[in-house]
Amino acid sequence: MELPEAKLKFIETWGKLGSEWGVNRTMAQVHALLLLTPTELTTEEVMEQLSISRGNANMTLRELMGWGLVEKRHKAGERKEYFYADKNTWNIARQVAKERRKRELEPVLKVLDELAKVDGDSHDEDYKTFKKSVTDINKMAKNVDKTLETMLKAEENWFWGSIFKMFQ
Amino acid sequence: MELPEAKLKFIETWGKLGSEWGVNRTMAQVHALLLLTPTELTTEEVMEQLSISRGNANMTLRELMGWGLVEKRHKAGERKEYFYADKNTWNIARQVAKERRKRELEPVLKVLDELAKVDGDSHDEDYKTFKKSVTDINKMAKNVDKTLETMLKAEENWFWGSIFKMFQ
DNA sequence: TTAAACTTTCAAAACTTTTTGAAAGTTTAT
DNA sequence: ATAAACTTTCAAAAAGTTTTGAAAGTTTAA
Repeated sequence: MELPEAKLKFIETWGKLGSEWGVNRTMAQVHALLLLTPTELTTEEVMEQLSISRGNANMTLRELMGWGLVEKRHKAGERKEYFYADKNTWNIARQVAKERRKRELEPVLKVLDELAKVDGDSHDEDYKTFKKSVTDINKMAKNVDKTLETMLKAEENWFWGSIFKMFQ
Repeated sequence: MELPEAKLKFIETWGKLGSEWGVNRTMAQVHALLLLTPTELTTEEVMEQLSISRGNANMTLRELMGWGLVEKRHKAGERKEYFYADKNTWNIARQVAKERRKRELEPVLKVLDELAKVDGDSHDEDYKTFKKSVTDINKMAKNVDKTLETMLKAEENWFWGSIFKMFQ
């Protein structure tokens, strides 16, 4: 396989994976494109290379910045805005974990805490099953949350620090 | 909050979380409903309780069985089919991890292996960036894969065995 | 057999999400 | 102030996904 074909394949694969995990396909593709780009790209270049509209490119790049995966860069004497993606895999994974934790895990934990408080007749099978499911899921979600928290501020921690090096 | 309202909230929350992670909302809701049900439900009951069509209920229950989250049960002397969900949180998490690994991670790993083989001019910045991104992501994906594999056949393993008990 | 009880299928409809592109907005240089 | 270069917005259109429900299929009991 030659480089240009391989690049397309990478972009396509990344987009597909994203969409299977609840990430907008185009967003994943723009991210992939930037991961393959040594320096920066302009909105115009992203539009061209992926054949997407100006509005879509603008919106997607903004969202990628919101996820902390892409940064805007300015060049001296130029009006155009350039976009650059961090290429450190571990940083990317951390950033995604951090955002999804904040956006999705935290709100679910709040609801589960509410639901775990619901009281009822301890002889009622329905109530017993509700209680068990909610309590167990809550416990597991809390553990995932704690683990992520630890991982995210891990550089300080000898144990996770070494686990990271293993993964990278 | 009273039990009936709490059940609805649980089903709704589970559905929303599912859809944010690439799981069909209805599928997540049917699963949630079964998690709150002490014994089994028929297709008819699922249809009623979630106000969904027969086709949808049938298709969703079949998919949940495909994911290994729900099983069909027969009752002596009855024609109807009953559906039952395992309520052990750890089993659920393992089952989901197992299926997503097989369905999504494995195919991506195959592509990444292909792409990691692509050869090019080692002075070309484009090629260097491609190589770095693909190699790094491949390495991390392989590590995730190996970790999942170990976790999934973990009962045998003292280390993961004790980690599991911590999480549960 | 037959028919009742139940399950499965799938084309069309409904709904949701994403994308477009033209118009409006902003910034900068002159 | 003006205009050129660029970015942002958003209503409408397109694309993608899910759901419906009636018809076809299957199984079982008599």
